[in-house]
Amino acid sequence: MKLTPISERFILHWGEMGARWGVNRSVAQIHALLYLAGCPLAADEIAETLSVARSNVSTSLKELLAWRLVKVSHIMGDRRDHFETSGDVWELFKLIVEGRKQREVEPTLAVLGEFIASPDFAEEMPGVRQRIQETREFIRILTVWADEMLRQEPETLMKILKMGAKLHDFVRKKKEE
Amino acid sequence: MKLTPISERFILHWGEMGARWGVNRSVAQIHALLYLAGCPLAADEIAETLSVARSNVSTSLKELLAWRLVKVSHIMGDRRDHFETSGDVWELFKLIVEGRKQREVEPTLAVLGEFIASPDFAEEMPGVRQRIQETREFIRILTVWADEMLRQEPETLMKILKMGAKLHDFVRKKKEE
DNA sequence: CTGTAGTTTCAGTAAAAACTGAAATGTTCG
DNA sequence: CGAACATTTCAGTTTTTACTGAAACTACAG
Repeated sequence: MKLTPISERFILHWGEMGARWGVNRSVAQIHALLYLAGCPLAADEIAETLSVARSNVSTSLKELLAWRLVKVSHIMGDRRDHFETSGDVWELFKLIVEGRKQREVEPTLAVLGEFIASPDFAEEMPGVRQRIQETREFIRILTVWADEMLRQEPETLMKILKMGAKLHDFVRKKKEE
Repeated sequence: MKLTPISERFILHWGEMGARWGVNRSVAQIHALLYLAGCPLAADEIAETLSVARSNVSTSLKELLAWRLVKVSHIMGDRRDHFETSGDVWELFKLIVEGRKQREVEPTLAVLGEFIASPDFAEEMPGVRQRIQETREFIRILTVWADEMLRQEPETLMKILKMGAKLHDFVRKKKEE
């Protein structure tokens, strides 16, 4: 399948961005392709379109499946697996946040928790103790809050975000209660 | 300077996390060290403590300075530059978000804007057009909202975050207005 | 069964990123 | 000024990560 210049540039840019955020370039590109395609594609087609090895596509799709960003589907009369992703940006964003939370944030909280629980912790300088505890608390709050956000419907969420400007007032009101 | 086992593990973990988010491991480690140290350190001391080349520290500090995560300071009677970072997690988080916004999000918005403005855009399939536009809109809203958040005082912010659970009600109320 | 189409695995290779040490440059002080 | 100290630059090397292609495996159709 031949890409239009805009699709191609979109995919390349997305790959680049992925790379900057610690996502393998091919993985990000494949995801961008499926996103733009808007319909299930076979691994062969992906490999051909992006000019990468079939095996690379296989590995990358496995990664995307693990993140639940991509689902397998089938086309009548075609034995090959096909792959598709959601066309809803918010849905995708949620899956990514969820994935990073599980893979990076929660292990970090666990490690910080271990430090604090460790008998050695009491020996640390007060400043160090405090900063480690504050770091943990900060991450914990962010996580709880992210969970809260992820639970919302896309529509509700968009409203919350768009409402940003009003948040300050909201907080002021709450303080007065 | 010798690290305690907890400090060492904290720094190593932080380096690892940095790497997963596209930040150079040394850069993240140096930042973690300065964060725990809570006082200005000379580049030599950093190099020695982390067992990395002096030149590596120099490059990494330049990076951290560019992100405004680290400031140069001086100690009486010592000709060497010293470096320190904020001990306030929220402050640090803000700087990181700000940095990523400038380096990655804004360029992405610019690129997507170009696509949409391009004469070729009309030729794209309707689904593709829509998804590109929705992507841009999503990122734009996230950005505006992040700006809003970043403007808050740490204290206010913590309140907003802790209040997460109440957001849903807030939105419901707003809908009724 | 057996052949064919499809997929995955993995050892080896290629590419990218990080890091080092030596040399160059800059700075301060007597 | 010039010696001693401090920092930066950068070519070369090491390390890590990504990618490929061949082989192994799987599933299905005839």
